[in-house]
Parts: sequence; structure tokens; C-alpha cells
Amino acid sequence: MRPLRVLNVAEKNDAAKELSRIMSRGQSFRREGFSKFNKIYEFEYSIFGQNAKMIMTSLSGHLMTLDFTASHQKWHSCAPVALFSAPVTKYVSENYLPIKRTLEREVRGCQILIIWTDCDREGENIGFEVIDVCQTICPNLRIYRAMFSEITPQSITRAAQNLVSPDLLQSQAVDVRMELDLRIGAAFTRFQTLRLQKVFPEVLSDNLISYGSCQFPTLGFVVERYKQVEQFVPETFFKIKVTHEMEDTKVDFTWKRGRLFHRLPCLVLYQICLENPTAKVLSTSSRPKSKWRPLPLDTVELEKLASRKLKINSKETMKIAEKLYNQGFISYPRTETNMFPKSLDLRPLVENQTVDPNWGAFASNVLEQGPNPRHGNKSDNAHPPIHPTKYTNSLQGNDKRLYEFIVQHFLACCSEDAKGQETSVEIEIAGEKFTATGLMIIARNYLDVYPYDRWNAKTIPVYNQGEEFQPSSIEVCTDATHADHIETIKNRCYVGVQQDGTFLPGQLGMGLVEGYDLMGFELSKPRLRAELEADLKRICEGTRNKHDVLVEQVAKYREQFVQAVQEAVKLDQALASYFGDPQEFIDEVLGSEDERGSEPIRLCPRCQTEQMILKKTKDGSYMVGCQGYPRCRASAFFPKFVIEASVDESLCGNCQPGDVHKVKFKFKRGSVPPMMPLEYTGCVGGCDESLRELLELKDLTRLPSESVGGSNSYVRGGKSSHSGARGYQQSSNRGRGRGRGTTSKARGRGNGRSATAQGVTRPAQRGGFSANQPTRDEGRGFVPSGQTWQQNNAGRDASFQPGSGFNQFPSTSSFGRDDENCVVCTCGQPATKLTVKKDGPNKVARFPKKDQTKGGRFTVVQNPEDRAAISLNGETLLQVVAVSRSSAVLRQKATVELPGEENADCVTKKVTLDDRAQ
DNA sequence: GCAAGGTC
Repeated sequence: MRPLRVLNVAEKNDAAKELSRIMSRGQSFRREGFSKFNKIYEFEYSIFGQNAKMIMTSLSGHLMTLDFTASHQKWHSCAPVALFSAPVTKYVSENYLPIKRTLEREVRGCQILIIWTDCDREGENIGFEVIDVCQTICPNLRIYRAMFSEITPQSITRAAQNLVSPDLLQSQAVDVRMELDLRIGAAFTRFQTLRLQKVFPEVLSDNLISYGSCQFPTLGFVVERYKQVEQFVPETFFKIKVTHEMEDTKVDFTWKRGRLFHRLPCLVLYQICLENPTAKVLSTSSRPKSKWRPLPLDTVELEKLASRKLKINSKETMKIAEKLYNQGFISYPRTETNMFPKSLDLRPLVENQTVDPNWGAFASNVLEQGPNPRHGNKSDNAHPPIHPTKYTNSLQGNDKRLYEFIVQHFLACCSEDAKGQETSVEIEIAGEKFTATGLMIIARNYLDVYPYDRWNAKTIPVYNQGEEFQPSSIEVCTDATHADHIETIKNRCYVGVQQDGTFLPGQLGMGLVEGYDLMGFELSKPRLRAELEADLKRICEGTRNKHDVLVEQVAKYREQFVQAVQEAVKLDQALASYFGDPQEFIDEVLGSEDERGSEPIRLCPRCQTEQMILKKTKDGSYMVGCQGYPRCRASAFFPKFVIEASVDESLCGNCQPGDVHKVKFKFKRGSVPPMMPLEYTGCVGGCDESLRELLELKDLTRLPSESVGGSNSYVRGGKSSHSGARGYQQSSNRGRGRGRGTTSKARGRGNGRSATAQGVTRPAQRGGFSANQPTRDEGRGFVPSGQTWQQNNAGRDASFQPGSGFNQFPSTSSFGRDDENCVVCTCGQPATKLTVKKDGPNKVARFPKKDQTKGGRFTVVQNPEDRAAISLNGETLLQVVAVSRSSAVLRQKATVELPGEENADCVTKKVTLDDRAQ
């Protein structure tokens, strides 16, 4: 019988080497292939019950690449939209030809081919690329797939004894992904690059502005997070701190109210405490507390922890993890599973580690107790959680650190939770309650092997209930440290990674996301991609076929693309916030006037020399523009729901100078308010209020930079979402030099992915931003920048004058009602319930809302100005009301003046500003 | 000059 000859192909050289070493028990023979990166290993192995000559070689990932055929490869060879249907071809690129030649040479004379690529979707597809090549040479080849998720002797032996057929469905899912990625990526990239290079030549003429179905949602995510941070307006808050030193131990008590956002009420309460500073112990308690050991490790968790604890970024982490896997030290690092399957015997894995000088004893202890991992809730049904498969102490650098982390995490999760006892003391000073907690650690357990978690013991002395004592200090502290972090972020409005490791989007990135968001698509959101992923999964499960999914997804993205092209002006518009006035792309949009037709409406109100013309754009919508373009750029684009527009003979009686023709419109049904007829003839000169509103017409006499909201008059729009973009830009400059006169170009270029510094500041003279320009307020309305919200609230303050009393608060007279929640003041009267919603920048609460008043008190009370809440009328009135986010508390009678100054003290019961409080 | 996914 002819000796069995088997070709084995791994995904990369590392894996081939380790597989060969394990299968041959170190007895393999290595020789060169055509590719210098991919060696060939030969050894004897027993398979299918007989001795075989094994030939093991490898690839370097995908062997083949997908691209358009030559007819569509050149950027100007076709309209980008054609790329959704252009022919594509799969081929082996030049630098991979040596690998292909090795396969072709080595497969000759083989009866069997075994695919040893990674056991995931891509691995399956890569396997089929190998099969393609090999079957061409040997049509009768028997083809198998080895299934394994760790490169250990046991797994590999098991895989060799349980060979399966390659999974065509998984491979097909990857084919679909590839083709979509290519078509979408190429179409959008060509479109936006070609357009934006022309629209912003000064900034972008050299940029490749790439688009990808994965990169764009990722960018969207970064932008979204950035904006969340950007919109956060820090608020100063105040709290009372009590400390008590005894027996060499200093105990900090925290205020039960947490913090107040208004200074005065806090000072009042503080003053009351100072006057009678004896603390009385209300209660003491003690309860067991445990700190949970970590869950079994999945990929995302590995990346997160490595980043946080080891300061290794996720890309580097995965690179190292791959290497450790290929060297057989750890299991397959790409897994979504965080529970160990019952079938996996953890004992030998723990036993491997007992030899280590640092954690060996711990591992032995785990063995004695029996490994007892926590059970997560995720499983990909393919790979177990990441765990060490072999002991080593020969690694260096980050390889060593990551391996140690994986081992320690594994041992920790197989161990026991840490156990402790928590003691709490509650005290009262002049009616104010404070608590302190201490922690005694009873058993560190997993913490002994896991230095990445901390649990600090905190001793507090024994307090006896009812005991009274004088705290060594009571102080008011202002806490606004978080503001510093935010400020730092604001001051670094550049692209790239900050020192603290967080990402900041650049101008281009921001603009692109905002532009596509303006179109109302979800291109910057993960939904589309997630839907594709779901379909790919269905292909793998066999519930949908490859062809249907491909057709459907191509159609879906093509539709978005077509719309994007039609509304491309919105991209310009969004980017104009960062890069200055766009160069009009109008020529290419409109085509020649002869083709499209044009009719004069009136003399251009801006340049007063040329006529304003009604034109139809390429995408079928209408606009009016000055004939003097590009010398004069006065223009207005009509919304899409204008389905017909023509210059009417009738003239406007109001508008000047000269004849101003009315325009006859036909609107799309359902797109205009009910009172508006579908056919309407009116003046677009600005006198027709309803038309101006409907079409969002701008004052054409202004220069773009002067137009309302800073919007470019040549584009329509400038509604909320656009304003948002502008507002962002503004707010990011708040507090910094504005309009420094540097041009965007001078400040460097970048495509949003580079770390090139790109200021978000835009030249004032071009952007027309003055200090009075609006800035974003919670992403919706505008408030004047620089002054933030106080100025915005000016109107409200005005109505909040002495004499107006409390009656503008909706429910001021809930005395005695709402029994359960009624609070009686120390003066004997029930508390007042106030419900005014502060319409400031933090209306959406940023701080954790905590009910600080257990036992029930008030609903949330906010008032625009704490002074106003406390006092009105300038005479003796009311009780002092302490106001926090979640409670209003009545304390005592006081006389209050309406202060003119921020620092004025205004309580009759004199509240002096303690030095410590300033 | 396009993507994303393998990998060197």
C-alpha cells in the first residue's frame, strides 16, 4: 500500500511550528518553502489508524483578496454608485504567490488535506482558499478540518482523531462580508474623498477620506462619547465633612445628604452644626461583606483589563495573546465565553501552575479546595474562556506580564471570594446625620493571587450607641475637582489619544459623523453593521442563503449611498463648521444652465449687480443662486419637498429693489402644514413669513459668516442638528482664545484617524463666530457662549424679583399634605414643597441621583438661583430652605436679603464664611 | 488612492 501522505495547513507559521512540535513530539524536520515566512515541517504521525507522512505548512492569513476587475479599479472609471454592482474578482495577490506555489508543490502526491486554520469564521474561509488551490492540483484530494481551540497535546490529539468536514456555510458568510465591505467601502470612500477634496481644497486636497462599514460606526461611537463629555457642564457642590480622631485613628464621616449644589443652604446647615457640635452615636452595625472573584476571561474582558491594569492597548494585547496561543501557553484568545464548560477539567490546568515560585502554593491550595470558578452568562459555543494551557517562566516583557495576568486571573476565578466584615457608625450633629464605615478583611482568598484588585481594610474605633463626643473638626468643602478633568479635555480639542488614554475625534471625524447624521441615516451607528452580523450568523446556521443576504444588504447600503450623494451638501455643511466656507461644488451638482434652465427672480440683494436665478439641481431639487457666482455666493437651497418651482410673472409688492418676481411652488403632499396649499405662489424675498419658515429661507443680503446661527447661507438648513454641530464647535472653544487667526490649514491636517493635531478652532473672520454667537445648551437650544447659563436664565431671573413671592413655584402650599412625605421643621411647621425645574445646562442630571432623605421628604426641588429660593421680598420671611437635587429641607427661621453679590451673606442668623469654606 | 479581515 502506498504510504499515506498528508498535507496540513495552518493559518500562520507560528501555529504550524507549534502543531508540528506537538504532533511529532519534537521530532519534526524543517525545510524551506517558496515563502520565507512560511516553513515546511515534516514528521511521522499516526492518523486514520495508519502511519502517515505529515507535511505541515502555513499561510499568512487570507491567501486571496477581493477587488474590482480592472474596468472599475480606476477612481474615475465609473460613478462610485456603480461599485455596488461592478464585477469583483478573488485572486492571490503578488506577495502571497510564494505561499500558493508552496501549497501547489507540496500537495502533489498527497491523498489527504487537513485544514488547521483558526476555528472561527475567517479561519473557515481561509481554509476554503487553501482547498481551492489544492483541489485544482489534486481533484481527488480527501479534505478534512481539524477542530481545536487551544494548541495543547490533548486538544491537538483530540482534533486529529475527530476530523470533520470544512464548514462551507461559515465560509460563505465571510464571502458576503468581504464583498459588502469592499463595495460599501470603495463607493463611499471614492465619493466623499473626491467631493470633499474639492469642497475644502485648502484642508483636504491631499487627504484620502476613507469610509468603512466598521470604521465609521467606531468613529461615531468616539464622537458620541466625546460629545457626552463635551456637553457635561460641571457644577460646583458643597458638603459638610466631619472628622474625628481617637486612638491614633482618624475617622472621616460623610454627610448623609451627600452634597448640595447651593452654597448658602450648605453654610446654614454647617453653621448650625458648629453651634452645637456634639455628635451623638445613633447606631452602629456590622455585617459580612465579600468581594467577588473575577469571572472567567473572555476576549473583551481581557482587552479591558489589560488596558486598565497593565496599560497595554487592545491591539497589542491581542497580538501578544495570539502569540501566546500559537506557542501553546494559553487557549484560543478570541472567545465570547465567560463560563467554563463542565467537560473541561480544570484540575490539570491548575496543577500546571503549582511549580511557580510566586503562585505555585496558591495553585496547590486551589487544587486542595477544588477549582471553583464563577459562572458567567455568555457563551459562543465554540471556545472556552481564556486560560493558561501550559506553564512557562521563560517569557519576557509584556508577553510575560500578559501571561502572568492570564494565569493569575485564572487562578483567582478558580478560587474563593474575599471575605470581610463591614462596620458602620451613624452619628448626628444638630440634626444632621453622618456615617463612617470601616472594613475588616477576614480572608483575602483570591486577592492573594490577584494583585489587580484592591480591597483596603479601614479600621474605625468602637463607638457605643448613645455615646456623645466632640468631633475634632467640621468643615465645609467645595468640591469641583471633576471640572478640571473636563477642562483638560476641552483644552485638548485635538485628534488622537490623550494622555489618560481616552480618544478624541478630530475635525474631519466630527464633521463626517455630523454630516451623515444630518442626513438622518444611521451610518455612524452600529445598527446596520449589527444587522449584517445577524444575517451572517443566519448564513452560518443555514437559515438564510448567501445570495439573498448579499443582494439585500447591497441594496440597503446602495440606497443609503444614493441618498448620501443627493444630500451631499449636508456633508459640506457639517464640515464647514470646522474647515471654513466650502468651495461650492455647485458646478458639478447643477450641470450647465442650458441643460437645467434658469429664470431670473430679482436683483441679487447681496451684490446688487447680478440677478438671482431659479435653478434645478442635478438631484432634482431647486435652488436660487446669484448669477455672479462665484464672485457672489448668495444662494438658497429649497427642501426636497419642493417638487416643482417656477418663476411667476406676478411681482411682489413689498420687496425691493427693482422687480421681485414671485415663485410658483408645488409641494409634496404631506410635507407642508395643513393650512398651506400644495400649490402656492409667493415671494422668496423674505416678506412672506410662511414661505420663509417653510423653506427656511435665509437673509441673502448677509454674508455666509453673518447669517443667523453662523450657518452658511448657501446651504439650506441650519436647524437643530446643524446648530448642534456649530454649538459643539463653539462650546469646545469656551474659555479659550477664540479666533486666533490661524487658518485650519496651518493647524495641520488629518483624516480623523491620525494623531495629527487639529484644532477645532476656526478662524473667526471666516466662521463669523463672535462671542455672542450661540453655543450649545444640552445639545438643543442655544445659550450665549462665554456666559453659559446664567445669562440664559436672565429672563427667568427678571420674573423672579422681590415681590413676586413664591407663587411662581407650582406647588408651594403643600403644608401638611402628603402625610407620608411630610416633613416637619425644627420650628414645628411642616416643610414647604417646592417644585421648580431648573432649566440650566444640567437639567439632565449628570450626578447620580440619590435619595438622601430616607424616610421620605420632598420631590426633587430645583430653583434657578439658590438665593431666590431662600429668600424673597427682602424682609423677614420663610424658613431657610436647603436645596439639593433630591431634597428640600426646612430648617429654621431666618431673615434673608436678596443679595446682589454672589458672596453676600444674607441670613440674619449670621452665617459668616469660615476660612475653611472659602 | 477604496474595506475588513487575516497576517509579516
